[in-house]
Amino acid sequence: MPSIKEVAALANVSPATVSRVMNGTAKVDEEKRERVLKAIQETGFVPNEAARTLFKRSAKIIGLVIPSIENPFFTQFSGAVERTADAHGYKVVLFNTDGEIEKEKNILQMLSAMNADGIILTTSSEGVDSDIQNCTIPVVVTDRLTKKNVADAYVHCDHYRGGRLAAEHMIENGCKHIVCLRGKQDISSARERYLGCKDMCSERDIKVQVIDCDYSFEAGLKATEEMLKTYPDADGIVACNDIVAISAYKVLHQNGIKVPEQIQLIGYDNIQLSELMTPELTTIAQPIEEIGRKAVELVLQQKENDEKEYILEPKLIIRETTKNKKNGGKG
Amino acid sequence: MPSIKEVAALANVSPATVSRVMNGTAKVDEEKRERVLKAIQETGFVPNEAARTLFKRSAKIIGLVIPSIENPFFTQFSGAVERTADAHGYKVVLFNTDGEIEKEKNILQMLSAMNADGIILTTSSEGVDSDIQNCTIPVVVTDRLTKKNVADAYVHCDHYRGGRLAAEHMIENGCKHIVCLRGKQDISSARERYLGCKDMCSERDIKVQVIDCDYSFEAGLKATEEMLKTYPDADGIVACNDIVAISAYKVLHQNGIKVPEQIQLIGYDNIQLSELMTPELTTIAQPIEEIGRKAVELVLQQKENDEKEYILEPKLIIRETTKNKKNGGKG
DNA sequence: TTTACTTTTGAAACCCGTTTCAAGATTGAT
DNA sequence: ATCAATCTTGAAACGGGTTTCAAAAGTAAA
Repeated sequence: MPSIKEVAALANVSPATVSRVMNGTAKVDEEKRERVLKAIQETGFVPNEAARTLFKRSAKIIGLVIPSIENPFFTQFSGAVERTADAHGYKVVLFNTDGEIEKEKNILQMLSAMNADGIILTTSSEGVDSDIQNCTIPVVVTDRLTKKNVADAYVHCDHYRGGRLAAEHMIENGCKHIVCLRGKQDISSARERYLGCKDMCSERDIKVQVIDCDYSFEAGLKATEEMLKTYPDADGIVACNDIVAISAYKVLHQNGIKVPEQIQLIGYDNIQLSELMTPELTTIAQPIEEIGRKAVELVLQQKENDEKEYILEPKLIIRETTKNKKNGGKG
Repeated sequence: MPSIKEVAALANVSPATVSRVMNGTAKVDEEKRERVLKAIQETGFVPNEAARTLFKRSAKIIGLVIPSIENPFFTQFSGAVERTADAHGYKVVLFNTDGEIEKEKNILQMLSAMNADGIILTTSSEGVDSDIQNCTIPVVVTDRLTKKNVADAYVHCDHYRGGRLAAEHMIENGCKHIVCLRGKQDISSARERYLGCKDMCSERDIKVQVIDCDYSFEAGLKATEEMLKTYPDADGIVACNDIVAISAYKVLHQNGIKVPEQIQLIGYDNIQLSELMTPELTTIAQPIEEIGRKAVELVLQQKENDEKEYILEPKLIIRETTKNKKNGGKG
């Protein structure tokens, strides 16, 4: 509530001097400096961010745009972004789009109006490409990709490779009839994962069937039920993410199908949940923490980098829903 | 990037008129109004929030302070807060304290500097009581309570009643030897839950033992292992929250103990995960959505309400980790 | 047509921290 | 002691919407 003027008056100096003491932007006579510090203490002065932002044209804010706060993957990602941003002295403002393009456009505009210093987008339908391009603040797109090169940088995990890794593990564990519960094909990550899985299977001459699904639990439930009817002789499920894999397990369990003995199951993302559940889920890990860190770093270095795309490696995490040496093929 | 001046110049009116058109704060000649609208369109003008905030002393922001973004309960809560705030035209800025008092103090100060319009605190160690009291913006404390009446309002679920409900269900399902995996006793919610459980058990002459724990997965794992050694004849576990219950299940499963046949298990919170897991977890539901909604509403109605405390009812959700009629006592 | 009143409009003040700029003070060298 | 160079300091401008206030314009009544 008290302003810099009151502090200045109390310390018997000018507002400029108070500003200099607070920011260390210039040397101030030691005696005056102490008077200022004392006045700040006494008044409980905290500089108004809006005024500072207005002048500096920087709110020390990074906008993080995710499709849903209730999806554990994005939540973990947010944690990583927040930690890194905090270490750099930036605040994170989180926005969900709920998958709505209109919301996404509004958010971009709002962040611009808020004098945000950068935007990390994990949710970009192609409809907002032009909005991204028009953004005057740095935009880093992670996880999901837009078609054209419209953002300032991209960070993502190699989903194609992840898909191959998943399929390969299933095949090496003896699966002969794999079903892919594949995600929405207009989302690049889902498209890539499926492609990797399909390619690997055809290279090894393994049959692969597809059930369409999206990244949600409910969709996973339905897709798995459909799968049991359509492909009753399946012996391996490659799910598009962990949430879907968990729902698949639930349906298999309800139907008395043993995992991994009768059907093996692999997820994607390595969300915390995948390790908490019983049995623990075999999955493909994305280096979430690293993606978050890299995204923040890229968004903060406004200088143009030649390398605009950072691709990180996925990793196979073998746990209990697939057969493997560790547990003697039992699961 | 363009300012109101440029728009005004293009439309051949004063900045004041542009402001009036944008905000509808006064009648403007229809012809001029259209010129302004056109100029806004052409320049892509978006008013600078910092300037507006500076003058209005309101950033249209609600600060939400939680102990951890990776705890699903708080994540779901954030979702509810965000939805309600959005409906009222407010943005939400999320901060984690990671349980650190110093961070919490900084955050309160920062929100004040940001010209936030209100604060929802889910994490208040008693060390910040004075900071809350000194806050000039409305503060609503939810879920966890401070000792004294320092905030402007409180919203929470009746944890004591929830504890009773949990114990009662266990007893009615035949448990004779209950172990409570109780949370940190300096957190009011954990204290109340335990108290409710203990009281109900002693009223029904049932033995209740205690293992100390905190709200995390790792702590739950350890506590359960300890429990199996210390109280091998336990037939019911009342966990302090769902995360701990899930970790308990994991340990029981690893030890070949059947749930609910040999040991029954109940959690607390009804996080999404509790329904996703197999078997589905019996738990006490907090009306998360309602707590979030109420908290936002309270924080926005700055006028003093007589009723400063809102206590919502918990609800027993019977699923598969306790014996019950629905599944013929099998689980 | 003049007087009285209402409506529309722009100039200027305002919000408040930061920075520039030039004046004033200090230090150092000669 | 004198001049130059360096440092410290406050006044004032700045950022960009919003609002006040008084002037200008328009309307209605007399």
